[in-house]
Amino acid sequence: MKGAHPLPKVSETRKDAVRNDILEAAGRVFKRKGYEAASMKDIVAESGRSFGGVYLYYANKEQLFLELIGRVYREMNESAEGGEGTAPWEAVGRFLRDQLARAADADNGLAPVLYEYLIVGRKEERRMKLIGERHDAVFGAIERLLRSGAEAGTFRPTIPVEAIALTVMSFLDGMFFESIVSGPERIRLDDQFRVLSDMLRSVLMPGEASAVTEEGNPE
Amino acid sequence: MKGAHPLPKVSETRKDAVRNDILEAAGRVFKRKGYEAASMKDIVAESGRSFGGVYLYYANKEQLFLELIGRVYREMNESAEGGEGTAPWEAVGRFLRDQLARAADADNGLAPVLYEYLIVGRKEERRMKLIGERHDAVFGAIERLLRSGAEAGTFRPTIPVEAIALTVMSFLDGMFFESIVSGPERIRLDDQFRVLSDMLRSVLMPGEASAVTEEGNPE
Amino acid sequence: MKGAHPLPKVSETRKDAVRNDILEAAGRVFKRKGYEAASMKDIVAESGRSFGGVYLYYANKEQLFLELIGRVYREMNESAEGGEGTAPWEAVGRFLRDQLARAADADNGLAPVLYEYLIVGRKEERRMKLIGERHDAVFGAIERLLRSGAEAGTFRPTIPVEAIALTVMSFLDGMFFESIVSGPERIRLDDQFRVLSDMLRSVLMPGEASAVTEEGNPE
Amino acid sequence: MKGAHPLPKVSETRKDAVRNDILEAAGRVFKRKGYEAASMKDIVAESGRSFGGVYLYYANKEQLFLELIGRVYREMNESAEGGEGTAPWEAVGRFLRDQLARAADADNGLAPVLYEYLIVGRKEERRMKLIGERHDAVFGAIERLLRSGAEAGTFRPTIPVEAIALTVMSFLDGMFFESIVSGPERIRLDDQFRVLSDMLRSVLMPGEASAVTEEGNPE
DNA sequence: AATGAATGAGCCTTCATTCAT
DNA sequence: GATGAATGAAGGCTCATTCAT
Repeated sequence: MKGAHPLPKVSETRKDAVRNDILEAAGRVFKRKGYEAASMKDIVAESGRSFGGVYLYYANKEQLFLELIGRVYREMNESAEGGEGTAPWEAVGRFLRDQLARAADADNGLAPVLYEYLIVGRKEERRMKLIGERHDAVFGAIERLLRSGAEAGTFRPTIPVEAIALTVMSFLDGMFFESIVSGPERIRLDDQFRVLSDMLRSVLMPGEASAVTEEGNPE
Repeated sequence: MKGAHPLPKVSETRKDAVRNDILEAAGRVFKRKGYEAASMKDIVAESGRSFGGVYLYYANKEQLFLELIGRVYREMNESAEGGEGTAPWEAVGRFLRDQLARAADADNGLAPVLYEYLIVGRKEERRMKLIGERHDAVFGAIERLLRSGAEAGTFRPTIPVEAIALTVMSFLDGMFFESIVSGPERIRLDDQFRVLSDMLRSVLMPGEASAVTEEGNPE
Repeated sequence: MKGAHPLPKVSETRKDAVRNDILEAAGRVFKRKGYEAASMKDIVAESGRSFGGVYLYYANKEQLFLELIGRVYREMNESAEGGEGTAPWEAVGRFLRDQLARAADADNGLAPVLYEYLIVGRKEERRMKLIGERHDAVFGAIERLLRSGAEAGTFRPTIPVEAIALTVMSFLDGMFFESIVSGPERIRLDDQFRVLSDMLRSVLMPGEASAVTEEGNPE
Repeated sequence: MKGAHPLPKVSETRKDAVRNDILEAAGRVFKRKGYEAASMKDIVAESGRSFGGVYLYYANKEQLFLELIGRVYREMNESAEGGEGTAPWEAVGRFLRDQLARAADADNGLAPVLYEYLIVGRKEERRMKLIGERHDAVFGAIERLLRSGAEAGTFRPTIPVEAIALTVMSFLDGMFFESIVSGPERIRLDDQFRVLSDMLRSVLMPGEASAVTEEGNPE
């Protein structure tokens, strides 16, 4: 008996590892096929396990997806938090650049799957909760970014910060969407990014030299 | 056309009427249930016809949807063409207001269905064509709007018009998407519209009085 | 167009025939394997049709069974109604003999399946309705039989007719049950039938010559 | 028995205790959910042990149930033996009253589970053995009761005692069955009990005063 | 032209039992 | 003795599309 330990820490770790294994396999399948088209059979095969083995850890396809998507939110939040010590406009620039990079790589991420999940499930009461959470998470991240700049006096928006945040959010969603369906090249993500930067500057810091492009924009 | 046969005009007309009947029935079902969730059985029932009857006119669910969505593009183009004699900025305002109205009413239109179709089918080679067409149609409409203003000298963009057009397109897609999944109220469509107007002014007509809001914005 | 007929009678008939075909196939499977053990796959195979073909007519296994069992009730009722013009005691005798015959042949009927369905589903709210219906149907049939004899003055029960009816019902259920699990020979159905007859006579027609066995009993 | 090993008595006892623990847990689950619906997972959880732990003591769900049901038979036999010194008719009354009480409380006992097990498994060769045992146990108990009364001269049945015993057994099974599926109130167990008593008296002690109801019936 | 019954591959999920640790 | 993660066959059901009538 290894009985000394009341909770076998080792097993816990292993369990987590397996959970993670399955999750990653599911992630690969979702990315490859999309949410609707991914079948549990695919996920089971990709994970190299059995049906029972997968269902032992996740109740169904949706739970698998939900857990997977939770990570994306967390990362997005972290991306927005990052710039604690940074100058506000630079923090915004960094955040946008980060989103740009994600959008450019949308095909390899879960974003398309999330968009699919949300759009397809728009009539299902049950998915509403996730939808709300996503909205709050993304919106909150952007708003915090703008508000801290406003409080620092760097941003002097003539329009309420909330409205600007919502607008940025819409734009980002649109950029992702376009990138997903039309491909990043066709929609010239870089150009769009520059336009957005300029526009944002004009409402956040009205009157400042337009040369900002040289200062705060990427590349 | 097999036009050699002297098909009676009446029959042609009747055929078109039937096609239209079915199409409208399909439209109602798609709006009500979404693309994936709509079954041919639903459409057959809504049309008051039989399976055979529907398949006689449309090869499958997808064709039905494609024909339906063709109309939306045509309307969207018309919306952009409209302002022939109008002042450029007002034409832009009108176009945006039009999109705003559509977004606010997204639930009752085919837009959600289109977004769903595009997102879900992003992996299917076959849907690429439609995707490209949609992109060109929407982008073209916006670009024409902006370019005519630039050619008239009213707009003096410091950024290439194409980039601005793409950005506007992204924003509109995002606004639609958000409206669909989160609901028009939650995302304060009106506020977003105002922010977009301001932003757009600042890149299209840099240096002009910010009071434009009073002139060119809706409400 | 055969358009003259608003309702194609022929098709209706054919549909009924198919429904019946499937029902009979299901009946054979249920009898052979029991309710739980019968799979839709079995029924589909036995019916010589496809899954879709069967589901076109019946929503699921339960509906199939319920429709099947409806017939049994109807027959049971008819069995009880039969003796309109007959003398009360003879009507009772006929009814009992009928039940005896059914019990003896239980293995080849649906009764075991019904018992299984009721017992297994005793916790399921949904099956309660059927259970109630069955109870009322069987009880009603027996009670009517006894009551008409009482009203005719032939039966002079010292115990309320309802109580006797319930007792008879219990006995019949028990006889069926025993016949199903132990086999008709082992439980000597004939002997039991005679005992029941005697007992019933003594409470329905107290004081009459015990020789009734010769008059009213079967064989 | 591998009895050669000097297994410490304590361990043997502990083993029995564990077996009993598991058995009782299984009993609770069976009563709560029924035989088919009870899963090994439920039993494992209820017992507070592991799958392996349970399978170590019982080979499968069926063994668990079989051991459990063995007790019921033993108790039933004891119920019938009880009345050694009692007057025959009173012993019968006691037995019947006992069964009535059990039937009234059927929901809380294993009887429904047994009925389910027998009915569902009627096609399985393997369950036949148990079925036979049960039959013999119950039948034997009743027959002994009646025969001892007959040998004492108290009962003067005009019908063979075996037939009466089988009939009583059928009735009891039916009463249980009805109680299980329809509920004890709906079938007025008390009334049925009285009817059965009267009937039984008339065949066991023909010619005696019908006032027996006052003497030998419960309540 | 029109009907609508029929097809059948494919989907998700459950659960008794085993066996490496 | 104990554990509990893992197995995988089997079950019920759906739905786009076809084709005999």
